[in-house]
Amino acid sequence: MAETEIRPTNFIRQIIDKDLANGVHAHVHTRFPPEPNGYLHIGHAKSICLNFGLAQDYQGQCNLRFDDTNPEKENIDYVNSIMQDVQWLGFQWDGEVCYSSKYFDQLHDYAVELIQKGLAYVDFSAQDKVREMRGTLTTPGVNSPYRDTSVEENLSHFAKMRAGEYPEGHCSLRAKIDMASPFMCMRDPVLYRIKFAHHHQTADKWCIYPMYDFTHCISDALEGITHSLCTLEFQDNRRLYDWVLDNITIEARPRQYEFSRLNLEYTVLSKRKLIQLVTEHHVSGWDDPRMPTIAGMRRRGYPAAAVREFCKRIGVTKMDNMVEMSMLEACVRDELNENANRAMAVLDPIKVVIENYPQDKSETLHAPNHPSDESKGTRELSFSKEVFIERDDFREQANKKYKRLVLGKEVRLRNAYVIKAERFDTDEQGNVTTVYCSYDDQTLGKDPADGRKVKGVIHWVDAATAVEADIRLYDRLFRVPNPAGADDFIEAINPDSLSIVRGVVEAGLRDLATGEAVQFERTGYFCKDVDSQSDKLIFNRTVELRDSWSESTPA
RNA sequence: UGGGGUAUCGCCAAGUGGUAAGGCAGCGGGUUUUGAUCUCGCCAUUCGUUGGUUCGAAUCCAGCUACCCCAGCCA
Repeated sequence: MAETEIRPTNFIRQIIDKDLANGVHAHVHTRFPPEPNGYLHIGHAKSICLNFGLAQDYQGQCNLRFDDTNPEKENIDYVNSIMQDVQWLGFQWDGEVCYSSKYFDQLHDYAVELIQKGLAYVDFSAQDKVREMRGTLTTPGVNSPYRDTSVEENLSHFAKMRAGEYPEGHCSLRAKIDMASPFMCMRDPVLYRIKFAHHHQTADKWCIYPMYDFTHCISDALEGITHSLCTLEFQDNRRLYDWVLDNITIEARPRQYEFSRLNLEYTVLSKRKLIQLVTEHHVSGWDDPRMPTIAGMRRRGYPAAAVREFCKRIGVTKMDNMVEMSMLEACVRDELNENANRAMAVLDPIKVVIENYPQDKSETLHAPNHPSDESKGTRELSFSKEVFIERDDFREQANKKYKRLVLGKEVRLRNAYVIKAERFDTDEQGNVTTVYCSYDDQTLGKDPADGRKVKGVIHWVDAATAVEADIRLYDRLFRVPNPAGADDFIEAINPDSLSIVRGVVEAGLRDLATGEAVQFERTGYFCKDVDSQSDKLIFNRTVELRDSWSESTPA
């Protein structure tokens, strides 16, 4: 697909253009800073495309930095999956992978600097007491009794914190700012807390860990980040971001700008909820094709280019938003329509017996792999007396809006002959099992010679060479547009989000590579699942084809 | 009157004082051996609301209203 050519315009690019024009910066340096405590999802894709996209367009740099200041929630598996997902999306960070934990020594020294300046103190108040003294949204807080401890004593206490002489929760290092500030995050925020936790990068070297607000701004400055982009909920935190940099000895002055996070209909994008879906087994794992994770979308068959295009189309603003799933699906279809080869598969088969076709005959037909791209070549299709067609594609009677096989009428078998339904068998329940047809042997690759019109075309699979396959059909994971807003989002899970049908596919599909996209004509785009075996094919339906036909359309 | 933000078509989103881009969805027509694709056309006299400034306002000013975020030793 031609990814949208027009260069995006948004408020962040305008800020950068201005900074470059005014000489505030000579180049652009961004960063994508995930905490390795979960898998990346489509919301992260927005941030990734923004940060790496900016670096690309302005010929600048973009770092990948793990914001790993809370070892209790993080692990190395998440680190690895995040690197893999960023690369799958088509981006490569500049230089080595960065970790906030790499700056722990410097961070510690800056904390000491603040203490020495009388701008930080060790507070031994109990946690609930700290909360109490912070005040509320409408009432100011009160100063901690430890707020005026001498610099020397604070230095000593902090050294003991670091040395492991205090148990977890016994005390914390706090910035001395303003307990009456209208910004809650400025009421003497905690800078360091005690955690006797093993860290995936620094092992057991530390028992005190810096908080996000103290770490992020310094990490940005240390890496020479020029524009530090984050989501809206950090707007208040910007005051603290600037306060820290204003009060320590550091040259660089990165600036933080906030944009709105992505919300997608019929799914959830909070890490806590996604983790719950996985741990409670509502889905098969982080890469379940119904998940909005990068890994899930990849397994589902969404091309990386489609995800990138989606991020481009939704734009970047400060407005709260809820994007429709149709926007994402349109990007996926655009990409797949252009690049996926075509094939035929029958999801709910009934048999067609062509009575006037010679009993032992079998022929090899040729079909284009793509309707409008000849360079994709052709494939062979076997054809014989018995073929499978879709149950929905035959009716005993129907109005003229129905363009498929009807008893006594003709229809074209895609890439093959025109057939006419003569009679049919049913089982005890009345379900059609076999349709007996006749075929016009003069209609291969051409219209009937007598000029009669055959408007319908249906897909089929030769019964003699058909290969059975499990086909996984996915629907939205939740029944409501905004499950995150429900009282209990688990209750809103769609019980029918996955259905597996036993279908038949044309023989050539046995050799399809895992993950390679294919369009099953008239039914949708699919890809072979990683669980697929050579003797047990499994396909995932990536997305359905657009379908403007509706049953209720008057005849 | 805690503070910080945001309000432009069903959903995204341009627009930055000169008279409302685009995409998705939807609706009609054409082409078509995929009810797909492709293609053509339609889809905001109006920008949360009320006033004001101006020759001229979505854009400037004032007042309302609605929604989101902040009281983790999470990020």
